Amino acid sequence: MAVTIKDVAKLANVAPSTVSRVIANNPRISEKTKRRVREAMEELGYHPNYNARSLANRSTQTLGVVMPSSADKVFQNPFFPEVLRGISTKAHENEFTLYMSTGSKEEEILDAVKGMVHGRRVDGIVLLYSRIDDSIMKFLKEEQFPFTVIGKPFKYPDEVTHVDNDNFRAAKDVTEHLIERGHERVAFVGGQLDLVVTVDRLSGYEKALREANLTYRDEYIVHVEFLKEGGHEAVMELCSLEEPPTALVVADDLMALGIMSKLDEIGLSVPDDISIISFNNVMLAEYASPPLTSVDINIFQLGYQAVTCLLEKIEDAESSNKRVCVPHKLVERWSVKTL
Amino acid sequence: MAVTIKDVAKLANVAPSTVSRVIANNPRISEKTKRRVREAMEELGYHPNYNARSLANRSTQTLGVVMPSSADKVFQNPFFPEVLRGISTKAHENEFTLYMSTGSKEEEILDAVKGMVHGRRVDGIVLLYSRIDDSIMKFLKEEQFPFTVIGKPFKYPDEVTHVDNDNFRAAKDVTEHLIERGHERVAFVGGQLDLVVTVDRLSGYEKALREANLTYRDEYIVHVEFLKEGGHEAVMELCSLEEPPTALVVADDLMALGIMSKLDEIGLSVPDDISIISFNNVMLAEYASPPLTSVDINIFQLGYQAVTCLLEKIEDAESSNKRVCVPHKLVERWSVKTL
DNA sequence: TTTAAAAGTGGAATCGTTTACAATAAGAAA
DNA sequence: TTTCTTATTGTAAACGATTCCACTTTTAAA
Repeated sequence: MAVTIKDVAKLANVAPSTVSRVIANNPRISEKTKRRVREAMEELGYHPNYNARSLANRSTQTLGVVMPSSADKVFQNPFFPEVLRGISTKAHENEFTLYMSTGSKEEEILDAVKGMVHGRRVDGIVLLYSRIDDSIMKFLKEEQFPFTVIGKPFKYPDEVTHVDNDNFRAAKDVTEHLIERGHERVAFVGGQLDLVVTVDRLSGYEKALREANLTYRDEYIVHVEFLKEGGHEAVMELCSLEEPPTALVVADDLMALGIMSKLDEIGLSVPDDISIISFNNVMLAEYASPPLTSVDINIFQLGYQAVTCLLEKIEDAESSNKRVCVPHKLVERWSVKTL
Repeated sequence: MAVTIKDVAKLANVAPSTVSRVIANNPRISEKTKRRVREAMEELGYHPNYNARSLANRSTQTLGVVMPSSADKVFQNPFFPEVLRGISTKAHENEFTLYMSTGSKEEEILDAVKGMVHGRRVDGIVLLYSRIDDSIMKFLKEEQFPFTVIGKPFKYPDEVTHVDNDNFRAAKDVTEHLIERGHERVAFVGGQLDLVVTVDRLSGYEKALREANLTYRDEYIVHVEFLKEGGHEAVMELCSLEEPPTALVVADDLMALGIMSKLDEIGLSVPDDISIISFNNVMLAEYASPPLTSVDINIFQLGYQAVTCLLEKIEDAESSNKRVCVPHKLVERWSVKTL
C-alpha cells in the first residue's frame, strides 16, 4: 500500500500529528524536527492523500468548471480554451485544481453539477456562460453554493457575482464605428437568443442606430444557431433584401467566418461589397481572409477574474456579490471599408 | 453540517452499514428496509460524500485529462473540445467524472499530474497528445499508473495502450489523391516536429512520393509552429521557390486556414493557383473559403475509445496493452483542383 | 530557588464511508 | 423438538489525514 503519514511518523520517531504539522509548516514545530520529518518523507517517497485530507479538512482545493452542453456547437468555440487558460492560471496560482463537468443534455449537466456540490467534490464553481433562465444557475443560487458566472446573469444580476464585458457598450461602439465610416444600412447577426451576451449586444446595436437616427428595421436583425445551414440562410435573406445592408455586426468571430464563407460563395467580397465587425477576437480572426476587425474582449481576463472572485467567495461566504467588468477594445483589421 | 449516513440510519432505525448497503443496492438487504432507508434519505435530502467514499474505497471514479500546455497554440485547436466530447461521453456512460490538469509550462503540468496520481485523485489518466520524449508519459509509465494515450507513443508503442489513426496511411492516401489529380510538385507543411502525429504524416507523404517516383525535395518540407508569423514565412519560402508546389499537404486544418490567409494576401487563389488538403476536418474546415478538403480522423471516437481502453485498464491492471486504430476518411470539398 | 509562561509534542477523536466478521431470526430438514 | 441453513442486520475496524486538548520541557520572571 501507499506510504502514509504514520509510516513517516514511525521512521522519524514522532507522532502522526507532528508529521501533519510539518506538512502544514506549522510554526510550532521546531526546525530540527521539521528537518527530520522531511527527510523521512523524502526517504519513503511520501505524498499526502488528498481524499483523506479533504475529508478531515472539509475543503477540496478544487474548483468546478461548468461548460455549455458539448452537443452544442458553441462548445467548439475557441473562446473556451482561452477562458480555461485564464481560469487555470489563477487556480494554479492559488494551488487549486480543476474539476470539469460536461454532458450533452442540459439535464445531464445539472446532474453533474448536483453531484459536484452535494458530493462535496469542489469548493466552488465557475459557470462559463450565462443563459436566460438557466437551471444550473438557479440550482447553485438556491443551494447558496459559492459560484461565479462569466457573462451577465439575466435575472438578479446583483445577487450573483459575475465577470463580464460591457457588451452593450461594445456593440454600441462597433456600430458607431461603422456609422462613422459612412454605413447607414448596418445589420446585426446574433447567436443563440437565450445567451445573455446576445441580447446585450443586440441592444447596444439598437441604441447606436437610434442615437444616429437611422431607421431600425426588423429585417436587419438575424439570429444564427451557428450551424452552417442556419448561417447560410440568414446571409441569403439579408442579401436578397431590396436594400441589403452594407455592413454587418456579427456577435461572434466564428459566425463571421461562416458568413464570409457564404458571402464568398455567392460572389460578394469583404470588405468591398460588405463590411463586417465581429466579437471576441479569437486567434482565428487574424487568420480569416480578410483578417477580421473584431472586438477583443480579453477572454483570458474573464477567466482569471472569475476565479479571483470565486476564491474570495470561498474564503468568505458572506462577502458581498460583485460585478467585475473586463474592458474591451476594438482591433481593426481588414474587414471594414469606409464608404 | 451536511446530513450523513448516520443521520439516515438513525431516522430509518437501522445501522449505518445497512444504509451503505442500500446505497450500493446490495441484494442482501430486504426490499422492505431498502424502501424505508430510501425514504429516510429522501426526507433528509441525503447525498453521499465522495471524499469519504473514495477514501474507504480506494477508488475515485474520476479520470484525469491531460491537455497540452495552455501556453501552446495547439491548445486552441478545436480538436480538443471535440476529443473532450468523446471522452466525457464514455466517462459519463460509466459514471466516471473528469479531472483536468492544465499548466503553461511542461514542468507545471508534470507536477499537476504527479499530484493527481500520488494524491490519489484519479483512477486513471488520458493523455491527449503524444510527443517525442514526453516526460509525463515517462512518469506515468514508471509509476505503472493506468493511462492511455491519444496518438502513437514514440517509444515503446507496444508497451502503452493508445488509440490513434493510421496517420501514415492517411497522409499517404491524400498525397496519392493529389498525385492522381495530376500534381507532381506537392509540398508538405507540418506542425511541431516533436508531435508524433507530425512525423507519421510526414513519412506517409514521403512514401507516396517515392512510390510515385516523384523527386523528393527538402525545400518542399516545411514546419510551422502554427503561429501566424511562422506560417507566413513558410508560405513565402515555398512560393518563392523556382519551382513552387502546385499542391500542399497540410497537417492541420487550422494551419491550412493560416496558410490560405497568407496566400490570399499575396494574391494566390485556392484551388486555382494551389491546391490544399489538410487533416482533422474540424468544423472550421467547412467554413473556410473555399471549404477545405480534409481528412476526417473521427476525433470523437479517439476520445471515446481512449476512455474505453482506460476503463479496461483500471478494471484489470494486468490486461495487456492495446492499440486501437480509428479509421479516417477523406472529405472532399473545394480546395483541390485537378490539373 | 520557585513559579509562570511559552515552546514543542503526543494522544485521541473526528471527518463520512465501506466492509469483514459476527450475531440474530426465521425457515427447513431431521 | 433439535439442528442446520439461509436471510438479514449490526458492530467495529479500517481508509489517511487534521486538530483540539493535554502534557512535558524550557525559558523567563520573580
